[in-house]
Amino acid sequence: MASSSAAAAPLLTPKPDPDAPLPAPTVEVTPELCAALRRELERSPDDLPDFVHGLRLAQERLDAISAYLVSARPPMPPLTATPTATTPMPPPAATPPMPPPAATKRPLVAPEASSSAAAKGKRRARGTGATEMVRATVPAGPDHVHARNLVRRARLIFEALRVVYHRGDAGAGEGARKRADLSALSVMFDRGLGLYRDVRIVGSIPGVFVGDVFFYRAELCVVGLHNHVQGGIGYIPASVVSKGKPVATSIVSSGGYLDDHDGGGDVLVYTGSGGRPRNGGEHFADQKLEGGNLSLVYSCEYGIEVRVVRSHDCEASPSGKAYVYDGLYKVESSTYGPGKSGPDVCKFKLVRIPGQGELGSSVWHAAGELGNALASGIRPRGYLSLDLSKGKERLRVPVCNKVDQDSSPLDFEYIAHPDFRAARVPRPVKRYKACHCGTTCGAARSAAAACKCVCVRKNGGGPVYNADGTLVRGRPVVYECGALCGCPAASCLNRATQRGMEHQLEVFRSKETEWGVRTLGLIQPGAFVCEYSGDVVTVDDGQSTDWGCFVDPRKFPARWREWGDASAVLPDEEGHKFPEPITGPGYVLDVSRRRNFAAYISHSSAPNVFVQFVIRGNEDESFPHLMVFAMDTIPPMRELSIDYGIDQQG
DNA sequence: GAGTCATCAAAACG
DNA sequence: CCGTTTTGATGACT
Repeated sequence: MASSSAAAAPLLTPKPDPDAPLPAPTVEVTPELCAALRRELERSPDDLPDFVHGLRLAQERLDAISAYLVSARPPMPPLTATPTATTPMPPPAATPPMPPPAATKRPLVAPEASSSAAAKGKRRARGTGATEMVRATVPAGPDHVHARNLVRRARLIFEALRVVYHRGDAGAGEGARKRADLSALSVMFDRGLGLYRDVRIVGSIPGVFVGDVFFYRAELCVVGLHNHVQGGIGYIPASVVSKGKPVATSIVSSGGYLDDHDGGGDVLVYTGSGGRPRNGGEHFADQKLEGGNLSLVYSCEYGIEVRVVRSHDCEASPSGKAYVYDGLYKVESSTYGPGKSGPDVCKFKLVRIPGQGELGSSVWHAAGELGNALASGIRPRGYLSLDLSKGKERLRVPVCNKVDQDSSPLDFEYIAHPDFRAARVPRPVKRYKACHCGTTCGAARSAAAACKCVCVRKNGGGPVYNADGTLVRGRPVVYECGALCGCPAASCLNRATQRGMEHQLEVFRSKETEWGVRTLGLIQPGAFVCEYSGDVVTVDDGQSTDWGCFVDPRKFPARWREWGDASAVLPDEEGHKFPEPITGPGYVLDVSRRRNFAAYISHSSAPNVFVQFVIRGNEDESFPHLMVFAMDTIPPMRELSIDYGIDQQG
């Protein structure tokens, strides 16, 4: 304090200035730290405690590595001298008036208050209260893959729980009329399975991509995209933000307000909440500048980005609605005045931040039109063929190239299914026990009354497929009913892959992956997509193949484990009593001359489809079908990707 | 901290 | 099959 040398070195005097901005509570991100955390995460395989543990660790890591407090956020000029210019919303005489020209004074919190906030960030939140407002940078590389897996598993567990609760209330009259989606959400939160729950993320959610589709509002809550099951505006309350003002994090646009204007594009006019009767209807009172409405005003002022989710009607969705994540928007302006039905409303103009992935909602619509055009035989520009398979698949497979002149997919011979006849030795008909079910095998009456079909039972545990044909869970191998079975092929549930493809797909030229396969419609998780085809080549155990000419079933990693495993929250429904895994398939597919479109599916270590081995009836177990199933909800126009197991270059 | 309240859901009802 | 009612959970706030 009695430093007399101050005159000589003014720059070095660290005079504590109470008004100075706080130093950012940064954490140095070293490669060692990342590696250590990753090791920690990978050490835990699939069972419950480890999964929970993994989630917790991921959240902690999120805190430590890639998040920083908004209070210390440098890039945006926090409060400029002209705040009113961008926010022409006249302060209503009522409650909290518009932020007055606060620019004159930086409303930063006192040092000690914020250092305690930083300390709070270190400690894990206990209960629900202690949350911290953070922005997460989208992780790269393995972290990115890991985040995606977390999101997938959370959604998977949610859906599994929802189905269980749904079935539960349909059966017994006990807890009738329960909202299965909300029950599932509640259970997940209780178990600590909700993602990013104790950090309030502003901006992108790790592991959630633009264009991702959700079926329930509760599902948005589970992955941390939005935090209300009904409310349209998600925000961080003033008490948690160091500036003492609420800020919005996400909105859901359902087009339910008269004053909304949403062309599904880059600009969106969103109406605030309040002043309306419970279930829609016209406004009867002025909206107030509070809660979510106020938070959007501050988001506008601070230039904080807001996640936008749009709601669409969707037949394929169990709820009839689909919620599409459309990326980050900025609140450009806000107005307050009489709405179309009379009383005053808040209106917010949101503009999409450029440079994000293709817009989910607009692509959604475009894909529908494209599908219709193709279905009616119109050949849009850039399409080399309307049906690569020339009628051999159940649906047409168009080929699209808007990138260059390459037309190589048209050159090979198309076979929809591999021809195993020459190679494999079916088990003798006499010794094979076929089923003689009169009707549908694998119909899931309830958990108690399992199906008695011998084919279904061979799979160990409940039915393999749901009533809609989606795979209940991945297995080392699936035994379907076959040619010798007595069940009607048309209605038997245990033949889901035998009816051919059910989703409109196309082969397309892409700048990143050369040729790829993408879907034109929505694909439900667990849905059957297609089969790999080519010339069957028998191989011995150790024999290796070059990737490129062959599809090698032995190389596919056991991604099936990741699909349908809800043992983390559900009493294991006879799971783990899988039949003995078949000894590695004894063949590879030579796709150099003959193949089907599946050969164009790209490789990824964060795939959205996976291979499930399938044996039908008395087929030779060394020659399973390579069936492709969806492991995510795949939105329209998204490329399919699969893990071919070619990453381990050593 | 328990209780109140509002909320661009979803299912059931009529 | 619609509009309406009921059920329902959450976070924010008191």
